[in-house]
Amino acid sequence: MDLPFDPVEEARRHWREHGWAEAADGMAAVTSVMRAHQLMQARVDEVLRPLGLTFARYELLMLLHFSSSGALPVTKASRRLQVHPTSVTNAVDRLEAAALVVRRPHPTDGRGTLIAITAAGRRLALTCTARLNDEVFSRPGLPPDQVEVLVEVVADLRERAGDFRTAERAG
Amino acid sequence: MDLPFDPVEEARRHWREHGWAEAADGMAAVTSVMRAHQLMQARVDEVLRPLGLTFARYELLMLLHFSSSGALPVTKASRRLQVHPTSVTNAVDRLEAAALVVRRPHPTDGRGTLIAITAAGRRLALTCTARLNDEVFSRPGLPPDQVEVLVEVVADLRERAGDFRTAERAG
DNA sequence: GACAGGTACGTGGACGTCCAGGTATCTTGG
DNA sequence: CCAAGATACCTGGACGTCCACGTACCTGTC
Repeated sequence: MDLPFDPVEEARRHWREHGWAEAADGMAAVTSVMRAHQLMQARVDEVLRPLGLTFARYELLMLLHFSSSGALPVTKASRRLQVHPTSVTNAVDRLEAAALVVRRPHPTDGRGTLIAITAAGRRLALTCTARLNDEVFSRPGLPPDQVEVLVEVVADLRERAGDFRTAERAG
Repeated sequence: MDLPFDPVEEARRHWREHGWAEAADGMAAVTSVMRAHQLMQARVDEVLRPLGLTFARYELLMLLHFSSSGALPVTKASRRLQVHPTSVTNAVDRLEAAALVVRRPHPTDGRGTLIAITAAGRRLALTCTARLNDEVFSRPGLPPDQVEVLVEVVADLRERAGDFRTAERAG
């Protein structure tokens, strides 16, 4: 399964040799992130599959669990999870079919729909969290200082991409 | 669109407050990588869409372009791109429909299929590379030293996950 | 107070990813 | 030489993501 060399480094070398040196590192960064995502997704889904969830649905469930009332409009969940609203609709469809959430009309906005977590949803979310903490999050595949480096550099990337505004240093 | 706070940090704080401190950083790392992937994918696909490609198909095209004979079996491409063989089959179906690659029987292995890049495939691959280099890879969204940090930490992660073996330091 | 523009969701479709299962072919052991 | 197992590839299906589009409903302006 594994290769005798690093395919990302191989591609970066190709880039440099073809006169694209100024883009080689960025290409390597993009390709690296793609593969890192794939690795993380596979580990998480392996844990969640026997529990009948996916990471996308788990994240939505946890967002609702942590919200003060246990219910959020689709748009708000979409912004918090930073995915397209239709992805939330998709996740809600499946979670609702499994009785882990219910849709309710928004009390004051006739256009809106509230997604509310059920007791079964909270139970499953906590079970999944325990398994994920144990089998993935507590052993992410890097030493602790490297994990922190990764989180910080990606935070920088996300902030520069406009994901969020830092409270301090308002300008 | 953007939030007044970093959702990853918010989640990490929740984890710590709920007694999951030892898993909080790993959770933050996984979530960060998921979002970084999404950002990269969106930037790349935005460039490639008008050219009629996706990143997955572009990567396959470049792999073939860089191969010595311009042709590879599906399994070999799958291993090099580190995706499931059926993902390659899917990409080849679409590339072949666009006349960017052709399928040929393997000359010595009756089970195998060779994917061969066409002249049109090479032309489009180079056009896409020029655009990607210009609009994404040369401006990945981080200062150069941070880009290198990101590539290195992910390389460490990938190697620990068994993606490849380093030639030096054989043990 | 009516109408224009914006907002909230949903539907249908395209695409990539993986898994499960099936067929053809190669390889290896008796 | 033949049977058993491995390998290469494809098909069909599940899932998540996004886009394009449509339909309600809210808001602000004249």
